[in-house]
Amino acid sequence: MALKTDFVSAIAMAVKELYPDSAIGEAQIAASISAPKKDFGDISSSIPLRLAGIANKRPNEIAVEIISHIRHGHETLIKSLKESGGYINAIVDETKYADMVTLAVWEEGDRYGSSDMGSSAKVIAEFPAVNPNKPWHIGHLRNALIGDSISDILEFCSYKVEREDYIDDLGLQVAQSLWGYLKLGAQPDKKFDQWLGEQYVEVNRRIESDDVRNEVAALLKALEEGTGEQAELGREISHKCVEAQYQTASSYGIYHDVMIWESDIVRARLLDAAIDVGLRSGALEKRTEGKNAGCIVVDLEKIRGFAKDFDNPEEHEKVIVRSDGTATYIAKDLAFHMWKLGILNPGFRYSDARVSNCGRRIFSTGKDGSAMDFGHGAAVINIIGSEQRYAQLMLKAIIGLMGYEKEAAGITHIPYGLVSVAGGSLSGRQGGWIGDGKAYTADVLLLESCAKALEMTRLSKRISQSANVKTISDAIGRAAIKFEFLRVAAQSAVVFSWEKALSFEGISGPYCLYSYARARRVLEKGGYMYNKPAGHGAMATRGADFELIKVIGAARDAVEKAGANHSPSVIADYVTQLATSFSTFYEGMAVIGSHEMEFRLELVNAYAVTMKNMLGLLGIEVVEEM
RNA sequence: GGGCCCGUAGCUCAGCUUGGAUAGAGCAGCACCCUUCUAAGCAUCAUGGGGAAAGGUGAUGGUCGCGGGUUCAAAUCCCGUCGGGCCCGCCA
Repeated sequence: MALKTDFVSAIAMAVKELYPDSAIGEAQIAASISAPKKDFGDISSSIPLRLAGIANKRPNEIAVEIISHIRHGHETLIKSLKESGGYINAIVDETKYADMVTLAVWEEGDRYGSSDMGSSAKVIAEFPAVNPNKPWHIGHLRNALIGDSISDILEFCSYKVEREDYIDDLGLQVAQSLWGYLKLGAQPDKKFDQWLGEQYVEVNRRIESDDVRNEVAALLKALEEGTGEQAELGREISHKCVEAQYQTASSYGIYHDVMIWESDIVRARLLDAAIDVGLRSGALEKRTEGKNAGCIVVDLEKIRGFAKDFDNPEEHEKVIVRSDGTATYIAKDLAFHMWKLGILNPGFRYSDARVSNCGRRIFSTGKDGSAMDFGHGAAVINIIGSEQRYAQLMLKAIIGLMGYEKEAAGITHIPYGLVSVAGGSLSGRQGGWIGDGKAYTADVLLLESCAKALEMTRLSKRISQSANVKTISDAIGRAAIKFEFLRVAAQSAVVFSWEKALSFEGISGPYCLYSYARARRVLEKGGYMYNKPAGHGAMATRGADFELIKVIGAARDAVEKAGANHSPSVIADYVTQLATSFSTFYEGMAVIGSHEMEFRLELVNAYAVTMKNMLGLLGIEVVEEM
């Protein structure tokens, strides 16, 4: 909001004149700004403390100096300035600020809080890239929710975001599932991803046998060659599984723009092109003798300076292409990322993926279709588990080594911590996700959460008679899960518990929806007309209403911080403050029938708009009544 | 052998990027308030008793894992150390 900018530039001007040699600029001053405890004022800067060392003066003297300098003829939102403990504390003019905030929210509407920091640069976000042979479990869900929210946040920061999903339909996992499909003789009798996932667990019980292993290996080879009945069937199974997984995504309101299939990457010979660039640039080398004879490798010595992770006295090389000519995981990812960054253009063809996707069109690579404008991002964001940090660093280092340093610098790995359950891991292979009676899948979680929400919603006589009960309770159920998953910083490993995930109390998704719904009812009952705010700011007091104004005014700061740090939890934190300050206001100050009603309705509306926008960044849609 | 992440109230977690005033939320427990701009049910002329939560307030609760260092100032930066998780493969 303009408040912070105003304050910073006023201080900057004073500092520049008083201490021209201090090298303290707007950036440092902006970093020194904080919202102090109420007694001190509305906004503070600790910059005199920093200047004290440089100027060799007492901080409080410096603060007083700066303050008197600002006072001379500077017309701002600041009403008065005070020195305290070396800080510059400002009291904001509540009338002007109230007018400014309510007007800004009214004018910007559903863009309120947005930022132009992205300048329309294209960002490619990849998530959650689940193997197409099992249902999403709660760990995959965490990945997808983080990816979806980061995408929303970046879009709100004016980046052009392309949401991609990578489908590895050529992996060992798919080959094993295909074997199960052909040999176990079971028929799909439930949601396809669930069924296939259970089959996969069963296959893994039998994989000990050499016969089975050989048959699976043969299937894998057939898949990779890409021709023949088995390959066709493999892709068909994968597609059916993805279709089922996307039903899950859609039920959570998670969507993508395009899915890239591994088999299409192979068909387009992207891998050969990538290796070719690697060899020609000297980043990759073919070994003719020694331990890695016949392989294409990267010499770790060449990228040692890139990250300490590559310090390994036992291994001096990393194999990229095996001696039998097959590609390792890193090779595939390398090729994929060279496409993402626009280094390679294999001429993918895209067509409508025809899967459930929140009513949006999602495209898929394939044999047929037409050329489209996907890929070539200025930046790439990968939401991938923290255990893949090494591989992600390697990827980045190799692309840099090929001479694409600028492109490589655009790759960001968002390492999220794995989700475990009290009893153990969620391993797809061993079937940890199947759980004990209640599966730890995204589908079951949503079902449980919505059921609980429905139960609670029914307690309300008014809502329970509304035709929208199910719509409302489903929204509440989704909100509870999303808020719970996104409030925790991504990198923390979490232990899942049903009790926590289904918590509707305290600061939670349902709480935020509840507070929004209350605001909407006030507006309705108060007969708010949604007219342009007409300077009612003089009705603002310095009480709970002003505290709310300050929080609403800080929306953009929160969004920019969340965008810069790729961190949905920043938004969750902001939403918490927003809801809390509204509740305090709502409990403490009458709106309808008060002398300040015009202004307070404008404020309630500003709150509702801000809350809706911010919840939207967490992928949470609001409800109008509850 | 090397690297990364985590360690903050009894529990679950923010805060650390960019050092700054008494370290913040929620849950549980304690003491209260409210009954409306959002409800049930009891009695009623007004109103009263009563009291639900996805409501509010207050109090309680902290060696910020531990030990050093840098600094006017450290949860935050640096070094070391302990505990937990993960990674360093011709697996994906």
